Amino acid sequence: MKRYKPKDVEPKWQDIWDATGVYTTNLQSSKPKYVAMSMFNYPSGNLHIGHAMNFTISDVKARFKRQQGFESYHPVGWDSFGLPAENRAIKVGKSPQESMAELIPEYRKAYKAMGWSNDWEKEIASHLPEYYKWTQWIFAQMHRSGLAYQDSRMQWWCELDNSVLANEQVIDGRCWRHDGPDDPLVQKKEVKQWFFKITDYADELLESIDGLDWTDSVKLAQKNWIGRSVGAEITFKITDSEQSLSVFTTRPDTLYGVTFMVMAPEHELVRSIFTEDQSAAVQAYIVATQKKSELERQTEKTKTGVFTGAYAINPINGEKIPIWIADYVLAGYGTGAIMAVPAHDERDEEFAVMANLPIIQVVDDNNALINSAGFDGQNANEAREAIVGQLVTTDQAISKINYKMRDWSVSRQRYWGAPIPIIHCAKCGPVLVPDTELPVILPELDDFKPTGDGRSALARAKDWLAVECPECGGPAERETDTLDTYICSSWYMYRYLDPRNQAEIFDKAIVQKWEPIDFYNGGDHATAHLLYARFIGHFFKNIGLVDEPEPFKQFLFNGKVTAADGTMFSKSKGNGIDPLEIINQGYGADALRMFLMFAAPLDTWAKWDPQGVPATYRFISRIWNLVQEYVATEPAPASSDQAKELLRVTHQMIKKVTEDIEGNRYNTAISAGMSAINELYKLKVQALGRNDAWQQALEAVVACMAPFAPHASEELWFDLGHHSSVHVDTWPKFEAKYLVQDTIKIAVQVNGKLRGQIEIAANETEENVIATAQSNERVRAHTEGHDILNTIYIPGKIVNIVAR
RNA sequence: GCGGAUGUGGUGAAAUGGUAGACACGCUGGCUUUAGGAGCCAGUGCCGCAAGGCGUGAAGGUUCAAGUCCUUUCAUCCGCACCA
Repeated sequence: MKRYKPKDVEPKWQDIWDATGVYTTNLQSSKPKYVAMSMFNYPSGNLHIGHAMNFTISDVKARFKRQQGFESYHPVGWDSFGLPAENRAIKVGKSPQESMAELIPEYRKAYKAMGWSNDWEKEIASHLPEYYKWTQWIFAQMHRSGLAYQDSRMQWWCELDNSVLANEQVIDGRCWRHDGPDDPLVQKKEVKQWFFKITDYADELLESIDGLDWTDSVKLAQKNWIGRSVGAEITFKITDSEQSLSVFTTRPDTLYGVTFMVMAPEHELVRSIFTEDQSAAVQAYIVATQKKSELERQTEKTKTGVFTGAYAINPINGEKIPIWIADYVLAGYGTGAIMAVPAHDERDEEFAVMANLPIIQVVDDNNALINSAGFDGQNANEAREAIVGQLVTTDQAISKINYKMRDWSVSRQRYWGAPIPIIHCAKCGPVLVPDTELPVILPELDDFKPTGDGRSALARAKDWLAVECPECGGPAERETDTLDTYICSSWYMYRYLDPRNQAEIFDKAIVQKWEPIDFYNGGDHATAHLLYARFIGHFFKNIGLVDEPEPFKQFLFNGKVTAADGTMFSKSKGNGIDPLEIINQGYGADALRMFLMFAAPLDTWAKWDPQGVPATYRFISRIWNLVQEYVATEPAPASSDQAKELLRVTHQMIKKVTEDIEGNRYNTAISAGMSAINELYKLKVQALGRNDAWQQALEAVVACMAPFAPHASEELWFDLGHHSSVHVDTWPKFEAKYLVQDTIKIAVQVNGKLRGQIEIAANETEENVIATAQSNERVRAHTEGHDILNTIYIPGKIVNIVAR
């Protein structure tokens, strides 16, 4: 008998699949479409177990749909620009280009070894000019739409990367790439940056979250990230000064309760307003704040601050109120200054107590205004508009909606990215490179380390740098910043649908047919990437490129794989699991894939169990051996009882597996397959012969397990007599009629406690069921001598006898 | 602090308000001349010889019936973190 040897079976089918193109998607197909994909990969090292988890999840989904008759597409590509790749290149002393040329083919081999059903004809890589031409084009479109602008900002600066960092790349005060305890804290540095005005889309992005079929925690994280709050910006004049101070508040109704103002120490107005006698204290406080780490500022329980010596005028009543600086007010949120209402804000109250400042209550327990002059007695909620309305007439306030989310910084002072298609001309200012001259090719350099003066290595490429201004023809210089790689990854799902188009970013008709992505999954980027991709989708919709603004219909935020002790695998600990090693040990990709999908629900973090892959290997062997035994046996009709039982087992499994894969419950889908095999083994002991019932049962098991174990299933499918792939149009159809049974087993409870089990005809009347239940010996032992008060019969399930 | 999630055998985990622990690991026993990451069968929540009793973090409640619904509480994990 042919034994199960993955080392023979898997490479064989991988080659055949390549040669026959089973996974090549026909984008013009008349079949219904389906796209399942995982977040594409940074080629920065080896394939690790986390990749194996992510890509297997989407592969199973794509395979399932392909078997169900969909034109199913499981795309593949590389997120090949960016810091990790550049850092690795610097480390190994090769250019990032060379490094990619070596890494990507290795990944391709690994992907094939995992048995993922990728369409390699449509492979993309974000570092190739044919791709980044369109990344640059998107920048140009943003620019033309007024959504790209340049501004000087204090930015987080990592001195190891010599680059600015986005807020989301700063973790606990450290750079996301250098977050070890010995790594330096990030600094603030003023840098001229390009931004995308994602804040213009804040409302749109917020409103459409609810309609998404996404993991709830991610939807919530995005809502919080956008952080919309409705209020007003109110202007306070500063005494003895031409300047004024603007604050954002959600509570204009408490304006009469303002007893002091607080500015962030970093606020630019601070320098020009503090008085001579407060100078030393203010300067000292600013220095002290700079020295504090983010972590220290966060964990400090008590409020600190310093009086500036300056005063502001409350626009509603002309009161003179002191202006303080304190580090509990953040420079980056709102206007960087607040009106303090200690009676109605905990933090302001703490501060007032510390600084011995007055506290005036202006809203009573019934939410009515008090101590508020002409507004007294009004409901606080209603008074908000009235107060703002009054100030608006004198230009001292405007209604405003504020967002926590800030504009997207898209500049990077690094080499390994798409050059920003801008030319700086002394006469014309920053000018877009004409679309006809895209892509702006990233020049190859010998030294691609940052210059360290804040500019990327591109500043050294003198020939590349000097150009004519597209507008006036005068001498000009190219922009040396490159684009944030989050731009590359925010539109790649569209390029997957038309990867070789040289004339336009993609063919609108193809994208219209194939959008949105039906299934997307990953274990990271709840806010950054997933928000940026949605932003680009909405932008594309608004400029008429797509019909559907939301790129991903369904998103599954899947769990990761941890070591057996629950800690993360990491390179530094050296406890990683190498998927290829597991495969090469002889267990094969099928067993590995199946274990990863079986170990835990997809949204739960799975623990690596060294016994896990052998277990799924055993399961696949059991299917394998049964099929081999079957095909070697003689034709013989099944008894009608056995045929009936075979079909019942088969269709029960089909139903469960189909529903569970559809609902992303892969672990229970696999256990349904295991249960079916266990039952088939028992039936085999009675009789095994080649006949329709056995054939149908075995085909169903093979087809239903094919998404998880594609290689073994393919081999067995052919062994069962087929001549074309199990992976296309083979999903068995569930038929309820096979589950109908003549007799059923019913549990009997007395007072809610299980006391017995009875077997009854499936269509037995309630009266007879209850009579049978009451006559059951074990039930009688608990009812005799008691009055029966009530009986409940849930058809097909349970009888409960209530006795006293 | 705020928000979210999760607490079930020795372990990973199953359970539309209806027989808790499917499936798998591990363990125990049996069978088979078994060179194999062996296979097959049976058993395996806890206490108890048994009858039976007890069991889903804890305490209450609703219900004929609660892992599931409600209240309180504890623990763990995740996200955000002085958001004006």
